[in-house]
Order: sequence, then C-alpha cells, then structure tokens
Amino acid sequence: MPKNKKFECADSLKERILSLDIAPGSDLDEVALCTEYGVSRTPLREVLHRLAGDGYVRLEENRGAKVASMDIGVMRVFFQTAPLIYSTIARLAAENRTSWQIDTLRVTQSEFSKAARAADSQTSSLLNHRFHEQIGEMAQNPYLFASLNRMLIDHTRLSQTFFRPSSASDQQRIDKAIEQHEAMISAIEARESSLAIDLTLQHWDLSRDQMEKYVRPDPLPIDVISMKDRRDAI
Amino acid sequence: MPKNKKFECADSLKERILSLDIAPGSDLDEVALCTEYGVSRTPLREVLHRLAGDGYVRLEENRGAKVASMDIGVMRVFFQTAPLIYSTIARLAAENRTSWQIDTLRVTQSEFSKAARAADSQTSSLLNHRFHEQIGEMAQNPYLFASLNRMLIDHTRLSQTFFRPSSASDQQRIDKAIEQHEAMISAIEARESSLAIDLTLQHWDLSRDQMEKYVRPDPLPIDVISMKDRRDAI
DNA sequence: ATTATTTTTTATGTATACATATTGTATGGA
DNA sequence: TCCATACAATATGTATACATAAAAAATAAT
Repeated sequence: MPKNKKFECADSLKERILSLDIAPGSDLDEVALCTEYGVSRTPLREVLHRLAGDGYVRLEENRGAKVASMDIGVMRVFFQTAPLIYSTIARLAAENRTSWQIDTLRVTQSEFSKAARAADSQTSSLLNHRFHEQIGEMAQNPYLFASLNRMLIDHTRLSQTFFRPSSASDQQRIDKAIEQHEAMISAIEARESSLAIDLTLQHWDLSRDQMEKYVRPDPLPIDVISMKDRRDAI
Repeated sequence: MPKNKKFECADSLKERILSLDIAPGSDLDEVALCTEYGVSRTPLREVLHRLAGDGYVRLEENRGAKVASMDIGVMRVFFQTAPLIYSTIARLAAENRTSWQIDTLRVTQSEFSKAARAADSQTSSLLNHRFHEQIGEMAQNPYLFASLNRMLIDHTRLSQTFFRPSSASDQQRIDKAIEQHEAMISAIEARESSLAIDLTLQHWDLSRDQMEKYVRPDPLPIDVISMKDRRDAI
C-alpha cells in the first residue's frame, strides 16, 4: 500500500499536466512536489525521468524538469498528424480488439458520458483521454501507441475548453461526441474497420473545429461607432 | 566532464541493447552496472527510468529492469508498421529538412559507409541507426518520431546480421544499402518527397528480406541418406 | 546610476545508509 | 521423497546527507 505513493504521484502529475493545472513550460519544483506527495526526492526524480521519456516533461541539465511546452510550431504538426495516427489506430483496434477490452472501454465510456453530461470538464477530459488510450491499447501496436500517447498529451491539453459548455450549442457538441464514442465502440466490436475509421475521422473533425476556435478565437469586437457613441454619451 | 558519466552510461546502455550485447528480456543488475560505469545507484536508476519511457527497457515492481523483449507477436506488428512510419518520415524529412541537417546526415553517412565497407558490423549497425534517427529529426514531427525511435530499437536489433557479411552476395547487399542511403540523402536534399518515399521503401525491402532470413533461417539440412551412409560407415 | 564582481542563497545532482521485498536455501514434518 | 515453513541472502525501494552548479542578492567600482 505505501508502495503506491510513487505511482500515485506519477498519475497525479500526468493528470495535472493534461488538465493544464500545471501550465506547459512551467518549472516543476522537486521539494515542493516531494512535500505535496509525501515522497523523498529520489523516487520523485525517478518519476520525472520516466515522464520525460513519455513526453510529459522535459529535463534540462542542472535546471530541473519543465512541463512539455505547446509552441505554435508543434501545433501545426499536431493537426497534420492526428488524422493519420487516429485512423490507423482505429483500424487496428477494430482488427485486434478482444471482447474483454470492449467491456473495459464500455465502462470508461459510461463514466465519461456521465461526467460530460454533468459538465464536469476536468473529469470528462481525463476520461476522454483514457477512452482513446484504451482504443490505442486495442490496436496492439507498441510503435503507433507511442505516437498516440504523445498526440493525446497535446490533444487533451488543447481540448480543455471542449467539455466546458457555455452555450446550448456547446452542450449539443458534447452530446455529439458522446454519441460518436458509442458508435466507435460498436464499430470496433463488430470489427468494421472502415466504419471505425470514418467515425474516428468525424470525431476528429468535431474536436478539431473546437480546438481551432480555442487556438484562434473570434477576434475581440472592434465596434468603432458604438465606442464613439459611448464616449459621446459620457 | 564528470557530469557526462550519467549520459555516457545511458548511451552505452542503449548501444549495448541495440547491438544485442545485452539480450532482449535479460535482467539488468543495478549494482553491477554501477560499478561498471562508476556511478551510484541513484543516477543509474534515473537512467533506467528514462530508458523505460523510451522503450529500451521495462521496469517491474520490485524486480528491477529488463531489456525490452522481442517476442514473436511484436515482430508481426513490426513488419506491418514499418513501411507506414518510414515512408511518412521520409516524406516529412524531404519537406522540412534544413541544409544544416543534410550536412550532419552526410557526416553520418560517411562514417557509416566506412564502417560498413570495413565489415565492422557493430559500428555499422549503430551508425545505420543514427542515420535513420537523423532523418527522423528532419521530419520535425515529435509524434511520429516517438514511433520511429521505437521501430529503430527493434530494427537495429533485428538487423544485427545485416552488416556481418559471410559471402560475396552479403557484401553486395551492404554496398546496395550504402548506395540507397546516398540516394535518399539526395532526394531529401532536393525536397523530392515521392522519390524519397520510393527509395525508403526499396531500402526497407532490402532490409526486410535479410531480417526475414534471420528470423526464419533456412532449415537445418535433413539429409537422411547421407546420415545413414555415415552411420553405416562407422 | 549603472555595471561588474563577490557573496549568499537556492536548487539540482550524487553517494551512502537503511528499509523492505523477493529469492534461494535449509530444516522439519508428513 | 515430497512439500511446507522458516530462515538467510540478495536485490530493489526510499530517505537523508553532502557536493556542486545556477540564481539571487549585496557590495564594490567606474
């Protein structure tokens, strides 16, 4: 039981990075994290080295660990690469999934839809992450799984706004995502590769549109006339 | 200078894993490695955790680090996935390479061809690894780069026999690989994506044929008659 | 006032000692 | 002989102390 402190620490750090609780590029203070998680620096540093290998953080010589950044250059590559990885993973998942994995995925989806409908954006986002990670496991392909996991790190961080509905259309979008997940499960279970790919790409389109709005939001209103009116009114 | 002991250790371990000097699946004794590299267990364990994240080793709770295995199930996936990753990387490399990276690649290729012609199989293999890793860096795609690196771990281990010529045709094969590398550099430099992809796939075919021979070698001769003769002769 | 240099502080890197878990061996019983 | 249990040996996991490098602060010099 006390062994799990280390894994707990690693999992917590991952979650905090994925949910932008710790900002991209920010420093990780070893002693602060140690006191927080109740472990000494030795195991904590081992966790950080592991997370570095997994792409969550970057280690710099003599200046500690920093959360993986999300610069604009990588973003471009992200949008370019995601369809390839996601669709390939979807196809392989449909081909290789076991029935036990389908059950596990359904459990995750159930928790996900509950959190998403309750507008619990943090939980929704992490469960969405787990959902796609589990599809990745179904693909049984360690090479592409490595790509997928790195994509999901950035995807989950970029889609933080996705599950935070601020309008009726936002809620509609979330409901659509839930439905797409259900359809994906069915397609994978039925081993219908091409359907799974189609659904995956539709799911990606939905997510991408929302992310693009986040990255490039509507410009602030420049309503010169009304501003003038307002000034005159004062 | 003394700082580098840790990196030296990490690099050495990677090389020994890639060259099958440490067998897939075998245990890594921490104290043995510590005395060998002249570091204490703390930094060594940090290295092992990093290598675990990079896919070189697998860590098991309370039973240390083991070199990543190469079971038959993964092999199938390896042959299935390699063309996709390699060709995609080649295309992106042709699109995104800098002239400085071309120069670096030429240096590697020069060292590689020298070692390969000298039948220095260990060095050839590692320089071949670096050659393809550098093409991966040119692609400027961290997501696919993660896949590529994991592919290269297994590819380098599987192609150990490639650079160990035991016949004239073997030497011919090595010469062909060297020529293909040169052609790939030219194609990438000229930003000719489709040519780079073609050459990459040809290079893959050459390598694959050799690997398949290694994985599934010619069966041992069952020469019943001669064995009978021999027994009669005694 | 500003810059350069020294001192102080803080944080990271490493070694060692101790705690805990696993593995191997030996002893006792059936 | 076989199996189970207990004990010893070995290896892994963690905490702490010390060493070293970066960052910050203070002092000196122009």
